[in-house]
Amino acid sequence: MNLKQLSQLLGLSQTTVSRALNGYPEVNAETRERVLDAVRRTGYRPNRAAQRLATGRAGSIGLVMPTAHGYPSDVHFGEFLAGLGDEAVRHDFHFVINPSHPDDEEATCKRLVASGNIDALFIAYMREKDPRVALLKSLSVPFIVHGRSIGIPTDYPYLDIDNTAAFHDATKLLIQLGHRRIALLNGPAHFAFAIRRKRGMAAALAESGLTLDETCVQHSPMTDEHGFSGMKRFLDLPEWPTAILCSSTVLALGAVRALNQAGLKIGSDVSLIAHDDVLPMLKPENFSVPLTTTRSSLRSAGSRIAKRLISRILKLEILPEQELWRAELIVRASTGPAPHRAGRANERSAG
Amino acid sequence: MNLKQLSQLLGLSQTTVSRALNGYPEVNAETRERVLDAVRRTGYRPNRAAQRLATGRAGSIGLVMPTAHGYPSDVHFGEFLAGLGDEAVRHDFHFVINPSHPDDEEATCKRLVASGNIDALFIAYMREKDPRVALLKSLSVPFIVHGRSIGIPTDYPYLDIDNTAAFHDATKLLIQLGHRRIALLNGPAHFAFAIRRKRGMAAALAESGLTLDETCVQHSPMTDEHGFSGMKRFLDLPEWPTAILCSSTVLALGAVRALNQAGLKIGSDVSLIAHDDVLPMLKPENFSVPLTTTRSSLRSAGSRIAKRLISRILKLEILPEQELWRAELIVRASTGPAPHRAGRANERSAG
DNA sequence: CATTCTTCTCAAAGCGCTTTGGAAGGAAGA
DNA sequence: TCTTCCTTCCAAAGCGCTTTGAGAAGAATG
Repeated sequence: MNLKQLSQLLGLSQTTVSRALNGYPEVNAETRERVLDAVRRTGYRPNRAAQRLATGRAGSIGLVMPTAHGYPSDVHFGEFLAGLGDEAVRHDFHFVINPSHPDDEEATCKRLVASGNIDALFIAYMREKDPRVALLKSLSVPFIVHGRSIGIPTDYPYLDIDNTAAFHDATKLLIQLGHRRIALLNGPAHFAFAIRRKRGMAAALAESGLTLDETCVQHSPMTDEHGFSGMKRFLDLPEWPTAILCSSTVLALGAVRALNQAGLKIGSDVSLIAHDDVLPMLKPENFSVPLTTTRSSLRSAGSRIAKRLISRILKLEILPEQELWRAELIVRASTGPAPHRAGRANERSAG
Repeated sequence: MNLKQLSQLLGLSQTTVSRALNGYPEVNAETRERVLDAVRRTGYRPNRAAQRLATGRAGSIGLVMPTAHGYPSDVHFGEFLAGLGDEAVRHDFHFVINPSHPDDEEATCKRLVASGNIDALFIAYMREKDPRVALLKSLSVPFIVHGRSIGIPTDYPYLDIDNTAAFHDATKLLIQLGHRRIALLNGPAHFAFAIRRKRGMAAALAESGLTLDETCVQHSPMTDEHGFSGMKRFLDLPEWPTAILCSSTVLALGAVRALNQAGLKIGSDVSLIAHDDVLPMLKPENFSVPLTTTRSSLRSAGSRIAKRLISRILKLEILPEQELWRAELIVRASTGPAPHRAGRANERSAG
């Protein structure tokens, strides 16, 4: 069923039917009702490709998904996508997902825009001096960045959480509890969020005259496995940390396991704070020792980005171009006063 | 840059350029090279909407993503999508993802097909007597089902793992180890895979004259939290199970925690087998007690489905229409002989 | 030399939609 | 009655591509 057939069925012209469908005023209310009724009966749906060709719009948001054989998928991607979907479904928007080799994202962005079948683009996994920002600006396509780059002017539309502040606050809490030697299980070093988190932590330490020991920092994909091995490495240091910051609850999972295995009690022997993206699969409050976290829902971020993008495309309302969300610091049982014989590993590693 | 401009630039007709680009034989090798070169220089990309309108094809696979506010996102979805992407990226295919309320998937399928901007459709999360199969057959759009429905003829293209056999085998192993009372932490009861897994388990028990106790079965979303609460419930039973089957390593995560909390040793006090979708985030071999699993890579499944779909669309090669993959049973440390004083909880719950 | 093939290229139609620029018909004002 | 103005509808152009049916030029054949 296409427009032509539908209009013949109704004995109207294509113009009138199209107008009735798209809410133009110059069509009789009764006629419109008749058209709408026919649509319901026949199940007619406008062809999106034709619609796009004619208008340049068709209700789609583009995103590139980094993927390659052997390259681990990211739990956070799915959760974020769900957030985007929550909002998109309301406006009958869909996503055009272009898979891309992680090293080829820039070119894929370009192709995706040039293909002409997206109304707006969303990009994430920002890196330092990310070239995609300048690219998209030059392409003059509406876009929003999830996160922020580093080392380039921040005059682009973004939604980010204040990673620096989050990890600053978390570190400060640990310092107040008496911890002096704090480790960091971070995401991959090339991501801007990881850089900011580390900076936030370093800043808080510096304020108390402490420095961040690089041997107490690990950059890795945020999996259980890396959390485990990273934590183990920390525990093998001559002087092990009494507190750990984790960039994800998934990392914390492995870290907790390593801690348990070493016979250390979380919240007393060792304190731990994780960043919580609010993954439904893994809740910090349900850890055997509930985790103190810096919380910010990834899903809400997705939802908000979709909302901003759609508002922009449909010209619904003017929403702020730049948003920096504050993560909530939620204290649970995994943080406690630094142990008195803090940081001297000998007694443990000997045992 | 569009075809017209490109052809003017080259001093050729649009037809010739189009033919050169699409590999038609009737164009001079030299001319073709000249065209290809111009494409590289200008970065020309055909407009997908126009291409689709003209040909009916544009290299896109449709999928509907169940999502709603408050409805948890599924870790497995992301991993599967990554698999699809691995293959799709090679043929310059993309995905059109239509978010949908979980109860509205059927209508969304219909809309997605009617919208005319997909070449093929992929559906998953199959339920009993799933109406989408008949729908897609009637719509005469190429499609593949991930999983299989139950209670309708299986004359449609699918890729599934043999869930029945997997859980049958796992159960049999436990029985051979002397376990008599076995519990199941399963996925949601309306999903076909969950039904089959339960059946496989029940069948194996029946073969040894045992029956599956419904109080030892939990159907729930596959999150850590549900694994934990489910396991706890099992341990509160007057006679608790000595072995547990989990439909996901994520469920196992919670189950293990509950077991640890109860002071039970996995592999001796209690045995545990989980189904492993090979999530990079969570490896069964890295659990504190490495998990015995039935393994089948979700990502490979995604990749294979993309391959079949694309082969079909591009008419590359004839691939089998129906595939049933066998999951591998991998024995690790989480399974061991049933304890002698099997299943009597009193001694524990008193402690 | 005329004729038939090849080989290469082109003009134009058509995919299904939106949108511009009227036109027809009736109501209202002169 | 004639003009003007709405209201309601329509014909046709155009979005950027592919593809059909043909034409021009050159090579091969009679």
